[in-house]
Amino acid sequence: MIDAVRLADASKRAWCLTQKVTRKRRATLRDVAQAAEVSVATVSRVLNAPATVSPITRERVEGAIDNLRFMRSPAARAINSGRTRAVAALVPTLDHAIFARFLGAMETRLGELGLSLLVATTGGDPDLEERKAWGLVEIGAEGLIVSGVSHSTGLDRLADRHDLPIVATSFFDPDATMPTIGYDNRAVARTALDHLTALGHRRIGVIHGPLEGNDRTQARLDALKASSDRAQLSFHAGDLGVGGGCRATAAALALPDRPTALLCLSDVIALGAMFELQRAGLGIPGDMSVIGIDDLSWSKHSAPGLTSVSLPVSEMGAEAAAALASWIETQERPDHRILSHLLVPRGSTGPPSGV
Amino acid sequence: MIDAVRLADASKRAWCLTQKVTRKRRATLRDVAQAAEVSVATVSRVLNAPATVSPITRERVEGAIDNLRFMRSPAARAINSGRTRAVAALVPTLDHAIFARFLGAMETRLGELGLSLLVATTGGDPDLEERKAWGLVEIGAEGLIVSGVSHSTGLDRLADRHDLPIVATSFFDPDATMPTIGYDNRAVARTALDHLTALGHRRIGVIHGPLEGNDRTQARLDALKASSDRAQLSFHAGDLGVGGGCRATAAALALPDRPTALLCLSDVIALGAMFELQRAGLGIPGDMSVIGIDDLSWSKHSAPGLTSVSLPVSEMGAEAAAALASWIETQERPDHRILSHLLVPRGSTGPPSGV
DNA sequence: AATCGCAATGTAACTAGTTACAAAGAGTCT
DNA sequence: AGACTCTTTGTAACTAGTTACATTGCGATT
Repeated sequence: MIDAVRLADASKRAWCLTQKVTRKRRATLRDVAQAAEVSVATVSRVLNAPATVSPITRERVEGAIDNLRFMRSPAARAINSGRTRAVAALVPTLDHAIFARFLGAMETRLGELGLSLLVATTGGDPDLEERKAWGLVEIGAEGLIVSGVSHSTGLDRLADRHDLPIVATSFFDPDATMPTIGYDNRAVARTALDHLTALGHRRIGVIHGPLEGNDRTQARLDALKASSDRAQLSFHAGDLGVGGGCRATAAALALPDRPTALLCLSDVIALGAMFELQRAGLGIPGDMSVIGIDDLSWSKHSAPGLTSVSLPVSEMGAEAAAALASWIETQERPDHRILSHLLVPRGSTGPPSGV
Repeated sequence: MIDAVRLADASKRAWCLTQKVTRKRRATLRDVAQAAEVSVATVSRVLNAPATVSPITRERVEGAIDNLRFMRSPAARAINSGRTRAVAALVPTLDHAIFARFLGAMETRLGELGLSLLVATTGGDPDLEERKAWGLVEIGAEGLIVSGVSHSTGLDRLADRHDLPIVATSFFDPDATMPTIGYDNRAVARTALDHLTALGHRRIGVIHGPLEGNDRTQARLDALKASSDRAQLSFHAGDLGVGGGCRATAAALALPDRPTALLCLSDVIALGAMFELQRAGLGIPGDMSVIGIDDLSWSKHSAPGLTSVSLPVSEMGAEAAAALASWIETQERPDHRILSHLLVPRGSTGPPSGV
């Protein structure tokens, strides 16, 4: 009854007479104030500083809030606070365990810091990345987290235009224009190679995925090529995913001078390699050693356990979240940060059979 | 020079004299209007309907926009349009390929519809889900997508309070309070069981993950238990992930009356089972058949290829995105929608050895 | 020449909150 | 009793855009 009167009262507002009223109107702070017979300031206080309002008034206001099913407009709050409390992450894909783990850790840390996470996938396309980045900023992202080194220049323009905090991850490069938080991909690849050469391998097949739009793979390959004096390396490219690993491994096995070990640039590829070796009837590590990179959650459970280089992906997600949050909060650009990787030797690597 | 004058002019605004000026001020639409010597309406038109502004004026305004590095405030736009153009998805974890694939498909479709995706993880905890849901709505999510059946009642309150569109996924249930878009988990489990019994298996080990907070697993187990007349079923629970699959499989193998087939409630668990069987020196499918559920991207590449029940996860993500978008747009609640699954027979299943 | 129509632009009122400041009232101290 | 403080509340001006409506001025009809 009372509500009906109030709503009728409210209809003197101009817009109520326009066609704009397609959906039934949501109660505003002014409606609540009217219903509770207090001023808007009092209602605002009930919401933001209940202690400063007398219990009797507070109760009346709370009653009105419930009656009218009032909810604050996020936009109106944001316009006053200047904060949207959301940041965005741009990743090539979610279909890779490594990015999913990264985002998961990031989201958790952001949640602790009172921020929410917008996620967009780019498919590794710098143009799409730029378009989505603009879109995310236009709906209110206060900062961005991107993956990899190579980005369109539009991203720098965006950062410049907005004074927008952007943190780059998955690699470490103190010379990059934006702060980088990640690991040294070249060192990661060398760690894997060192492990194999230390075991005595001299003919090593490097199994990797696509290069386009994937600078991590490129950096790893560069490092390996620079170390090619240490062993005879053959390179085998495959598609994304386990299937690519299978096919590239098949190519390596067909080599006249077959390698004694396979250095896979990711654990997913290594899984494909292991499947392919099993199909070929070759024992691991007896006939062929296999090493991966990533140390995914299943790697320790495979038969045999997959030797891998563990990457600090979760830590990277959490650190990137913290760095971005502090940048937004303090307006102080965070430093670059390098995270260390770790060789995890397991059953899939051993000395070459001839030794 | 000119800019300096304008900024000095602007300082007559009250807040410029307060301490609030910690960060250097961003140009507003009014600053641009002043710089270009036009009205705010004209600037707004240059941004929203450039064709209605004369080229000469437009150019002057665009110049001012560039000079002042002006960017529209997302909050101010949102307050007028009533739209934030963001929706949120709540998933138990990102560490499962199945959720990552789901979210990826959803994000892609949302992008096509001009919406962005907020992602939050709940760890399967209904309380955390509720807290995060409120948080997401408070920063402006226009709709929610949740996974699974069992949610805290707070979620219904939220939906009621805001008239907030919430779509539930990963299961289909026409009786649920919110629209569901998903597959019939009971039928999925029966499809897997049917395949094994049709091959002649009568002793089947069911390998599954944790039950708490996972209604999909529960529904599948219920269906299997209801069909226990068709075969002698033993149930083996393991932790999340490949490791859990390994341990549960080890338990199944230790049974005095060992099963001839393993029905794994996910492909990840099946991978653990395959590893464990390999460790035990048992051949697939010669000594033991293995079937999974999900049909992950690697399943066709394993050795042997993993028979699995393919779930329409990508389709589900895209459909959920479309349904939520249309709900927001039209204010019309979408219908429940069931998506069909499909048995994908591959090398890992065959008749039991005794037959 | 007067009127019409249209394009281009400006004024001011909206969107839904927050908050500085003012004011009123009650209780306490001198 | 008067001055003081403290709590509680209200008024109105902010936040940064959008937009309905009014106005101006020009060229084309009649």
